[in-house]
Amino acid sequence: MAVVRTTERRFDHKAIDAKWQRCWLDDGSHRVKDDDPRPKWYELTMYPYPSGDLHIGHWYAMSPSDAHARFRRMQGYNVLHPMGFDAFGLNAENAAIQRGIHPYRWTTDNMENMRRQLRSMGAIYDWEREVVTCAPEYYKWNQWFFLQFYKNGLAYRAYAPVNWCPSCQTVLANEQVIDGLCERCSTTVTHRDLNQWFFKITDYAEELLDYSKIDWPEKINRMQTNWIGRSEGVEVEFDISEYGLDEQSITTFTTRIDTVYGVTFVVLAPEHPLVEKLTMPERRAEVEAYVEQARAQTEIERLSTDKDKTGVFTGAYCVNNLNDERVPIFVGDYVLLTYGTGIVMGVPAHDERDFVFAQKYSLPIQVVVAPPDWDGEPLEEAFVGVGTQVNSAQFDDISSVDGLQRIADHIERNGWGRRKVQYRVRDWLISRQRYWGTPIPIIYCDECGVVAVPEDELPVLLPEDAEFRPTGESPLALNDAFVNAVCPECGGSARRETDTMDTFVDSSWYFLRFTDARYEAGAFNPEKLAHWGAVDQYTGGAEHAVMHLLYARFFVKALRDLGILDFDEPFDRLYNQGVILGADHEKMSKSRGNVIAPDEYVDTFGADVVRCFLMFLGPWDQGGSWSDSGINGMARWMNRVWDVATRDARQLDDFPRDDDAVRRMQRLMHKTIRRVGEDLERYKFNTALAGLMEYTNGLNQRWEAKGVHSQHWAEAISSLLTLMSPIAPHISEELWERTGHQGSVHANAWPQWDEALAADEVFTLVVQVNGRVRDKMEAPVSIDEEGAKTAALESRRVAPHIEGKSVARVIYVPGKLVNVVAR
RNA sequence: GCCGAAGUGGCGGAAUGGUAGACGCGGCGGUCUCAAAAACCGUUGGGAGUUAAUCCCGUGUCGGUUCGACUCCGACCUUCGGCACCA
Repeated sequence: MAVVRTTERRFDHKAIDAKWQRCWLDDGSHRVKDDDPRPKWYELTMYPYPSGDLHIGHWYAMSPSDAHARFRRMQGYNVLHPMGFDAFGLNAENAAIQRGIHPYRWTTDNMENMRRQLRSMGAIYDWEREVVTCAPEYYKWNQWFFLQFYKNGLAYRAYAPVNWCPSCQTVLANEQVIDGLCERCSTTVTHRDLNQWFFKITDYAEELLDYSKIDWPEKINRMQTNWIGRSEGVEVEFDISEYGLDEQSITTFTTRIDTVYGVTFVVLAPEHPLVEKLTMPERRAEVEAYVEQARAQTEIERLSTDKDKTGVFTGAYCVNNLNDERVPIFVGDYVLLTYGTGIVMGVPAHDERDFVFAQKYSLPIQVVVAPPDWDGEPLEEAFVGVGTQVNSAQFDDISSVDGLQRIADHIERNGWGRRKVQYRVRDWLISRQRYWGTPIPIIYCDECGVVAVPEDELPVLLPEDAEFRPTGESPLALNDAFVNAVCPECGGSARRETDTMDTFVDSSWYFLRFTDARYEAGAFNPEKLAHWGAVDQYTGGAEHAVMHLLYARFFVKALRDLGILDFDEPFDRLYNQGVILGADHEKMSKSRGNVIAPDEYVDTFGADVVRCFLMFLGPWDQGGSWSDSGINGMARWMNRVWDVATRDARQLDDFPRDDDAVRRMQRLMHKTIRRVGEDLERYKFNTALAGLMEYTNGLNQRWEAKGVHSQHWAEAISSLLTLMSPIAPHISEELWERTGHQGSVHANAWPQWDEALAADEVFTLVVQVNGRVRDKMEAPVSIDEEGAKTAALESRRVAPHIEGKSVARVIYVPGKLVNVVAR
């Protein structure tokens, strides 16, 4: 640790942390009772991967949410604030492989260490409710949910081109491909064609766009909206009957049906099944070579927008039903099989990509939406704006905005196509060719086909003795004891599905499990879930916006529709904390050597200092950089609190009582109660701490000046300890005991503030001339407008600034200022 | 390219139309000490002025609204985050 000069502690923080953590464990004060009569409050922090040590980032995420949960508890709620481990998945598995340890061993050891570290934070986690997703008692219910989805058409198996990470040796969901790289290991993602299991999240695309029932950061809602990518358009058919195929036409999707008279070519995605049928014999060699080359490309190469638009002519043509024009059919890799119909109509005049493509292959560019002031000359670039329809038969001379609707009507009437809403989001690919996950409960039988594992045979256990290193095929496929199964339907020999589930399946419902983590008759206890319901307050990083947070919403909606639970959204309120950076303002990483290990700081300063320091860095949603020198300041404050609280208050009684001093101290106290409560309510931990520091400083000054007696002092100190108890639970508990109180400071109700006692008697009246401050004077709060204006105009500091001018107006803001407008 | 957020002292930040810089770090001066550390006290945006009174400048840039703008509006610059051949 790089602390040069460390503030000396006034007290033995190690002994105090240990004493109270032991005490709270023994007296069960963090055990949550389901039958508590107080209103419930379910406050959840995203559970960690057991990837090794508890990072300072975990502290940054967890200690403020613990403070908020404690605050809620003091406000009279029965608070559920649980913790667990997201124990399956690539993170733990890759780390285990690297070290040559079995993932089970690695994960178990890590969890043990992290439980110890989590306890050192002093959070109110009820460990009896701990959820560990790699336990068969947990993942059994992943399998059960899978079967419910499968039986209701929400889980299906399909042969499809999928994202493949060559390093992790597994497929990935779209959400896990970031800029063409693997979300976990940043390896360039490639393609494979595989039979995989999907969850039908697209069925919920429309409902997932509705955020009216949740109070989430606008940013996250926007990210989900972008990800879902809704667009309204038209599926329009082009005639290919001249080739005598089964298909009489090919269908394209467009959002710009107003440009349909400008189609001069049509492009198929290279993977499209019709490519084979529509390629003319003389073009076959060239087309096949192109398709082969397109498939070999990585996600990055394929999706690069800067890349040249390439394609190859199939030799075939199709007919635009609207104008009977025969246009060539191309294959081009800028068309994606997975969006729309995998075929696009090429309108070079009004689409930038089509324009580039048409230029490259010398295809005609037919203007059908005239730009304003268009001179009839060929376009220099695609015109994508709103204009006037031209060369569009009976639709000429109307606005393209109207053209959009009227041409769509025309197409629907003639049966050439239909309006269609398209979504960019694709179904959630949940298969993984990896060992460390939940086995998919499916059996393949030569006689009966795909057979679901009967529910009473769950869980399908993950064999511990399997080879776990990834080979590209699921490691479970090499384990004969696992693979060989009996078909539940015909009793014949069959093979098990050997892929495991994406870890995000686990985290899509773990919050349901906390309501009764040991329940055996189901994924959750319906009575307990009815009591606790959805999570009231969820906190976690924004990096999960289109992964975990989207999947969990889908899961809850699907379970609702299957009659398994009865609410619409998993997390009513969401707060995204920021990212904690290293001292160099860079993201912490082992390679940079800027990783902060919280244990050392907890050892040196105690849990409360680390908690408070992280909360004091700045607004919680903005993150911040760790600073060694800053933490000394927090330790100093704790020392001052210790000093101020442990003084012998009877000394004060030797001095005369000053009623004004008593009132001033009470005023500060009530103002602080108001301020700290409001700040904690809004997650403004930094300003709550500033308020507590000011209060401490004020009390110190009061002690020096005397005038208050021991009973006033005791009241002020207990309010200080109560107000700081959610954020600094150990020291406040210790001082609560030392100041002679019975019971726990954490059992206190959140203090009420008294408006009358918090009210000022005097205020600083600011006097401005033309908006510039020229004087400040103390005025009673009872001063009236006339009095304030008179005082301002009579100020000797104001006089020189209005000399020789006439006073045009005098503005009075009660309790604040007077502004003299002089011309 | 599109969408979004943010730019305030040496540093983290506070103030959401009304005293810019709360609170803290760091710095400077002092007390204590043989000395240092720690602790405590004072001071600390920049400039002019005798260290005073006082004045000027100052919240990314340029404009606007207003008696008054860090705050509202318009344009721009920079940084960060997200999305990106989605037809």
